[in-house]
Amino acid sequence: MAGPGTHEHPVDPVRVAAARVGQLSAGDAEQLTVLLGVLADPLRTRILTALLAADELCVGDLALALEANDDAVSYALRVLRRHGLVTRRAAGRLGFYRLTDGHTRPFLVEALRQLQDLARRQPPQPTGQNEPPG
Amino acid sequence: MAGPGTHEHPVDPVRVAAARVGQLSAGDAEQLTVLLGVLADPLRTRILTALLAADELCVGDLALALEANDDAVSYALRVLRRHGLVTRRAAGRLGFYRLTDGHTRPFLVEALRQLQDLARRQPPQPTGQNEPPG
DNA sequence: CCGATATCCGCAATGTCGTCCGGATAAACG
DNA sequence: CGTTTATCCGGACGACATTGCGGATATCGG
Repeated sequence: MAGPGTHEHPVDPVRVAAARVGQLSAGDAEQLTVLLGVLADPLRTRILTALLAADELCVGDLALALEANDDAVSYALRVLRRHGLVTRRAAGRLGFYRLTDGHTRPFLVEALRQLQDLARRQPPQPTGQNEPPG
Repeated sequence: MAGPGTHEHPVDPVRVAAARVGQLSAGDAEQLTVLLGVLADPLRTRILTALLAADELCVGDLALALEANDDAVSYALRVLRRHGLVTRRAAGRLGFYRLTDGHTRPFLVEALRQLQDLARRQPPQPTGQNEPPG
């Protein structure tokens, strides 16, 4: 409580300064959220975990394992591939996909583990707020 | 390879089975991607990292530190709060927000670190594909 | 009590994203 | 060589989230 009786623009200049320096740059935030956006889709995450378990799968088998539409899987894979998360290996008329090797893969493994874990312990809060009555 | 000359529904039944068991359940995938969807927004992630650095901030100071619209920040906070990522503390006409304590917080710290790190080393691949010629 | 202010909320407009559907391409089989 | 099959591509359609604005609410200062 070091402020005067009223509050003008910055209520707490110290913390505002701290927020400024500890914050993501706009560019990093953009890049990061693009990636998160790619992961923010049930079919895509299920594809990734399926590939994590099976190493490599073609579109049809993927659709079979996930009980999803071939087209939807194909589209999802296209998005994942565009962002470098999966790699395609052509074998005749079949397209085999696997997680991209390199820095992406160990990260994905770790992140999916953590997120998977979090999703499990996160209670279903459809529209719940905190601080209901006040 | 152990398959016959042609391929019917499952090209590789073994891997399909592996994918089935290693895969996220539909419910978990849903829950997980909802959370990822919340994180997949530049303003929201910047808010989270700002709160991570400053501990607690009111809407106006947050908007100030992030150079964003008050309304946008307010809306973003509403979304974050609805999903239990931040907590509100009312102080007069001001609303102070902080990262939710508990299991969410250490996860967020870790995930944001990792993702932040990944975003840095992930090269900008706007429309790049792999396997260009053959 | 009255004016100023911080925040929240409802509503409408906008843009983006995923899915469905038809067809195109290319390869395997007989 | 023709047929069947696996996958990809493009356009249309619908759902959804985000934003901006005007107003409502409640608090602070005098």
